[in-house]
Amino acid sequence: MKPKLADKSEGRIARRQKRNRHALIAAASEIMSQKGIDAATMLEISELADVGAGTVYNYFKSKDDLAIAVLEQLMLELALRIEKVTDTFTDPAQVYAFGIRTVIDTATHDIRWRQLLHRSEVIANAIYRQMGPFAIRDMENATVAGRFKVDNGALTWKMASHAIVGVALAVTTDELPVEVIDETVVRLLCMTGIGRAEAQELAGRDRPDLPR
Amino acid sequence: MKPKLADKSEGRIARRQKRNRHALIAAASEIMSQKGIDAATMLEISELADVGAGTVYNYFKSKDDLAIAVLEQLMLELALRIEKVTDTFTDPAQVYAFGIRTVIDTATHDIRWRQLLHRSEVIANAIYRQMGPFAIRDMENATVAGRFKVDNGALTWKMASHAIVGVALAVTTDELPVEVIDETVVRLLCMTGIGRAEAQELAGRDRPDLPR
DNA sequence: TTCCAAAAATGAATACTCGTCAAGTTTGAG
DNA sequence: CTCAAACTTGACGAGTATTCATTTTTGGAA
Repeated sequence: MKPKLADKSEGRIARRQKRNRHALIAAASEIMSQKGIDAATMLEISELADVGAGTVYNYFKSKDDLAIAVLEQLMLELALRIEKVTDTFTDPAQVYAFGIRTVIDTATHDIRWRQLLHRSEVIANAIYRQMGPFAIRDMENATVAGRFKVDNGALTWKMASHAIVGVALAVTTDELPVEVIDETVVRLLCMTGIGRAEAQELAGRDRPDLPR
Repeated sequence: MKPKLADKSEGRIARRQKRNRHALIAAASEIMSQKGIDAATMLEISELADVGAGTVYNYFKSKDDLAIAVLEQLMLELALRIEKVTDTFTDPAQVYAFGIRTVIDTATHDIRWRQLLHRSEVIANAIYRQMGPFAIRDMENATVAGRFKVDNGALTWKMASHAIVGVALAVTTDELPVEVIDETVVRLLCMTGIGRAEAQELAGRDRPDLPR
């Protein structure tokens, strides 16, 4: 007599739940990317995912919760794509530099991200949490190698992620020109304790293309 | 025969408008500081300000517009208080350092700010716009004096303001301990191109109290 | 196979919201 | 005093996220 729940490791329920959860994230991603987080309604999303309006709340506590899940998925995908390129780099500082450069470029160019940029704190948090493990590891590696001087990787990444969102928002609203992205990378590198001259050299290096 | 509007310089209308506008900002400030921007309703605010619900929209285009006005007022007040202290400083770099330190401290300690932090992009923008003229001027002064190396003050301040809000948010939600504030100041100073050692020295100096 | 309690899905109803608007009121120049 | 322009008002429209009583599905037990 099983107490409450059947074994989740391979039941049919578990599979359907996974399907629904995925369908909901996919639908929300689709609609939110098109109209922005606020303009997307829960009804639209539930209809596109082909579930009842109330069902959404069996999977996500609130609309914000759903938006967070959507964003975290996008971030993780990007983090993994970056990882694929940078694991051939020899200079650990360059790994970090390439990472932040790519995030800023994506945030400003990818239509899906641009639509989601309002709600800064949500997107910055998603960047912080999903890409943090990679970014912090890279900063620590570079510090051990004597390139950076970072004591608190989590804090530095927290600051960087919010700064990135701020710049991306300013660029997409034409408040600042696209050209500032180069300088943004330099400034973020300066934040790691590397000197300004070295930061400029690092930011100026050739960058390989991202896969996919 | 005046075309549309009577002379605003001293009419009774103008006075009533000023009264209403101020009452609305004060009421919104009161309620938003207590419950946060989103939880505050326009009806509550209009009732506390003792005007009709529709009247709010004669003064502010939207709820966000009102929130921005509230925040900008808070920011400007703080900027002026900082200005009063720092105009006795001789080192221009120290003026900037004192400014950012004070903003972070206020954002994390003042209850009113803490409640408003959840709309990052709104508050970061208010900091950017209201304190920008001062901050950018200070950075330029410090650059001319050879202390900082800042080419684009607007960009650097944009990054700093968003990073500050991010850290303040993390601290108030206990995601990061209060102690990180010291390191945050150091990192923001690093961003100006000053070396890390100098940044630490600068951040470690004694700070006078703020007036009022 | 049949049965059934518990889990999950449903969507209409709830409880609110922001912002609009037609109608009434105040203003001050002529 | 007159009157048109400017301002105020609060009921209302259009639409929202979330809840919850009901129905459907599930998977082990008999």
